[in-house]
Amino acid sequence: MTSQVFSVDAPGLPDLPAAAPAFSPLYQQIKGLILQSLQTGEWKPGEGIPSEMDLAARYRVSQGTVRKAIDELANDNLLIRRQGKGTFVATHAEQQVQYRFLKLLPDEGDPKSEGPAQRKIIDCKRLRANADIGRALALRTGDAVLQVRRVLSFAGAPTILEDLWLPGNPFKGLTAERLSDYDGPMYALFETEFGVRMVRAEERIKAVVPDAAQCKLLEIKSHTPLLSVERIAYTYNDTPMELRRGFYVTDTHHYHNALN
Amino acid sequence: MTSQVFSVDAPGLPDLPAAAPAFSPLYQQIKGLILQSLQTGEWKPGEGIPSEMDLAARYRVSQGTVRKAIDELANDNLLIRRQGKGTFVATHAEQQVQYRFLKLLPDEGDPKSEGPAQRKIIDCKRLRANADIGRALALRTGDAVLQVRRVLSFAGAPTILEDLWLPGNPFKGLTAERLSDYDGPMYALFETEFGVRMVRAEERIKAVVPDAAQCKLLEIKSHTPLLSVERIAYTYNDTPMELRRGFYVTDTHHYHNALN
DNA sequence: CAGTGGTCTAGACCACACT
DNA sequence: GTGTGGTCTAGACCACTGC
Repeated sequence: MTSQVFSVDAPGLPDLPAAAPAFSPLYQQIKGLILQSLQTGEWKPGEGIPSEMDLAARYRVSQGTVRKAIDELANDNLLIRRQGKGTFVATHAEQQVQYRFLKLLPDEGDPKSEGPAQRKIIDCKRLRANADIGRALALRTGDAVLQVRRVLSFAGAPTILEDLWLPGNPFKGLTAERLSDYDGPMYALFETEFGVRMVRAEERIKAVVPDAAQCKLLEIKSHTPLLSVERIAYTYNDTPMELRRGFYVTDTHHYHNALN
Repeated sequence: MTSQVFSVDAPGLPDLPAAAPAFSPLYQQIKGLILQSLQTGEWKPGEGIPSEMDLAARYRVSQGTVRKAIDELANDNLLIRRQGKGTFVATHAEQQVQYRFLKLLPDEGDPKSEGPAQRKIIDCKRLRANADIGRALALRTGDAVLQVRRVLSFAGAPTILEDLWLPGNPFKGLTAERLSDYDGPMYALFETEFGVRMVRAEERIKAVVPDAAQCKLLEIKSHTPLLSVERIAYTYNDTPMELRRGFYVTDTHHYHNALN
């Protein structure tokens, strides 16, 4: 099979001096096309995508090329392969990878034995983005944003205080009630209710002293230091969709990170 | 090619009821063999390993199978592929990935513009492992360990205080002078001088209040909270080889983490 | 059983580095 | 040019799932 989705080097044009070669392997182009179908919602979270054979026929490449594209997407947690069943669009709702982005673990004991956190929405309101929040979410200052504050408790002990900001437009209709009623990861709700899938995130961690309001909500003394975890979460295309500032009490828990 | 390195299912034995199938693909077996050659030092850090063709001949499998094994090892940062040149054993001494395990970055500006940290060895002595340290390093309580304390400064400001413990045996002959004189990542010194290559690590992060000694060494007020970063670093075979407790000042720096 | 992903092979050609 | 890793193909067979 010699056909290609895009021609790699523009034929007919003489080689320009400044032009970078920009060689892109076929499987990368296929990866891009699959990514597009994910973005546009042709295949929705949890659904299966066509078989490798079907995709190979669709893009007119060999199965091996499709396979390599899917391999990379599965590695990025955008797709999940299930032998004998097919390839599926990844979801935040799956048992195995629930709370993929939450790295706080109990110092001892199995995280599962601790059970799910109790969640309490403290506040949920609409407001206008200030400069900081606008920058983080790639909005203009003054654009509508949704602000949520909540507390997570483990075994009755308040452990995480989170403030989060969402762009107002994609999350029209999100209310405190909606958040409270939903049983499962917040990012799973975002997927099913608003079609926003968080794909990756970056966190900046510092040690800070709590203010009075934080002390009260977390039921700690003012000299107890907190882990400040500032997260920006992105959808497809590196579009920021959430700014989250978490404050973690780390006397019986720790932030876990694996380095490779 | 139908030959295999190991037979997958023991022939001649009737299928036992409790036996798990334990099917292992060929390329995984090849991966194991390459790993063995890395452990035994047949190929040393920085050196090139045989070409894919040579390895295919050696293990009597196809090049594609060797390729898949190497792909995974390269993904784990154990090998580095260089097109046109060959495949090399990864090192901590390379420009691109220096300080692979140090996730502290300046809040603003390019980390490179900050330049390398100034390092100062505070202390370096031999002692016997207590229970905690013995457990972390898989030693017996009372075994010889080396303890090092040092401070790293950025732009003259002390920012990181580290205590680290190493098993005495593999690191015989390591002295404060040796550490001070060496110009480069500590893990690079461990490779070249002691043949110990750190392959992965795990970190537990908490927010803590500093004690008096820490305040003095880091030149901070006693109410400044610190990020406590406890790391266990592993060589091949998941053998723990270093326990490190870092205390980071996070007023102008932050711990950065990417979530996928 | 058919259909899916997973493994393995063999061969062709491309991109890159060195000499 | 030669040798390396990188891409692409085509076909065979294996392992797993569900009908």
